[in-house]
Amino acid sequence: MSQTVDRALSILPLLAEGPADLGQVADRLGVHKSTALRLLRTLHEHGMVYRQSDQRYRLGARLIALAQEAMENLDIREIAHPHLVRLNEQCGHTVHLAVYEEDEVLYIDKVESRYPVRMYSRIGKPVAITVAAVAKLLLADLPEHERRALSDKLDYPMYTSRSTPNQEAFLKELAKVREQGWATDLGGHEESINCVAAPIRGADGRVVAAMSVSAPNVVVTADELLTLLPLVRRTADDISGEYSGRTSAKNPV
Amino acid sequence: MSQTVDRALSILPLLAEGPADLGQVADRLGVHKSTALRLLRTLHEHGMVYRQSDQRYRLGARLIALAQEAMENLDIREIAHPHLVRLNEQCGHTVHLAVYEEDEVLYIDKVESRYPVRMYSRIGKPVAITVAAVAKLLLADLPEHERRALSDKLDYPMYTSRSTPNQEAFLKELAKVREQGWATDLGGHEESINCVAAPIRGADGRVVAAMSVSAPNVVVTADELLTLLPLVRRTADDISGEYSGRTSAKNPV
DNA sequence: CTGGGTGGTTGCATTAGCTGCAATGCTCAT
DNA sequence: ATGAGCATTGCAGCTAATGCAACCACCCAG
Repeated sequence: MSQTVDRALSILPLLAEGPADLGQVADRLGVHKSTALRLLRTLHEHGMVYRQSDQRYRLGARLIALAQEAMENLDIREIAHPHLVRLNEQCGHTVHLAVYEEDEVLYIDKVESRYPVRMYSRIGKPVAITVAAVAKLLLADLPEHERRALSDKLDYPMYTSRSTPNQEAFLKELAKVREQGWATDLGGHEESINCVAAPIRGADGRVVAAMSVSAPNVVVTADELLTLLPLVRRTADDISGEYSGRTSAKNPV
Repeated sequence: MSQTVDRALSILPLLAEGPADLGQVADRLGVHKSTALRLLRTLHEHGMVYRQSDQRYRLGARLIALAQEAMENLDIREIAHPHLVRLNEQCGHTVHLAVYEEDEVLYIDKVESRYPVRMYSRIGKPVAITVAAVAKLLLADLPEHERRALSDKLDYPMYTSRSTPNQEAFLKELAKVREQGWATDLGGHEESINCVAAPIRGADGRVVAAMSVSAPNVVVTADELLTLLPLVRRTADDISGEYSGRTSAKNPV
């Protein structure tokens, strides 16, 4: 809608790939260097980009701080956190909380496993949307047309041999997940890692977030992990209850 | 420099305070509603803001994901992390890593205490710059004129009775910190929390980051915490060595 | 069910301000 | 010294952002 802003914002993902100098930014943007310079300067004034000693630009500290505040504003996170911690204390494995927003699923909270072998993931990181148990739960709850539109757009990368291979399989899996009210990811993303996940619902029954417990094969087998399902679902339901019970909720997600 | 971009970016911190509707955004920006609408739409297209069900806007998922990538690009963080974990395993307390950038100091990594009583802090959150031990180390290393300029601009909030009260005391403290090569915060931010911190230096000797160990009084006294100083300094030096040894470093901070 | 209020959205004429060019300055390597 | 490479600045032209006003959709009160 606004060309200037559009261009300026396009710089950010570009810099997220790594530092770049003025010329590179101008090229990738398809504008004159002087234009890129002015955009970068404006971004700089707002702390969104930083100019390192070699003159190259990279993403700035204010961006990180803003994202931090953004997450603190998500009240589902505040409510869920103590429950996630408690669950972690009970089972010892990594616990994740994720939300869906505009074609992306991302982790917004995480409690680390107590076992030495830990899986890689980070708060704020977009989730492998076609295979992650939490993603399936969140997408399964979308209105039919949105789900179809999204599944059309997606790639179906074969992270492992058990990854969801294509749209058809994906939609089928989502139907199953919606039906049963929980989801798993058995080695679909990382060969040796399994997850079980359960949905967190708002007062209207819509899924507002999803939580999962993940553990590598070397710690527990998939079957053993599945025995935690009732506990995970109970925790999710507790969070749902507390979330929808709050009449003063200021930021419905 | 660019008015349009400037306005658009000003929306972000505004939304960080909490969701707002079109009218509020337009007012705070001092522009017509239609202008605000177009800016918000552009931000929306880039996923920087999200429109929740009640039509109000809040910060979006892409912002969080970008910030995530920004942090992953900081290679000091990658190098330091395992050292921080090891230190945490040795002492059990909360370990922080922080960097300075454009008048702000922020935590870029954290390993949680193993004790039940934990301090509040979050990765990405700006640090209390006048009192935090890591902040003192980072500022103490700035060139004289920058340090003075910054110390002029700062507020000196009295978080507790032991907070740094004013510029004079602050500069004096920075001189001492620079001299001794380490820093403490003894209840200057939170009454009952103490920290010891040490600098991480690049190949040129400049301080590129700082790390600290923090613990509440109820767990260890300040004196006990100080006995960890040699260990903290050694860890920081190890990280310094590894960081400056890397000839292939692509992102000097 | 109706009228008015609230808040979001759209089309358009005006002109602010963004753009690209070309010239200049700076740094560094040869 | 010299020139190549990159950042920066001033400026004229015109694109594209702006504010206005009209319009729409929704909600509540009468």
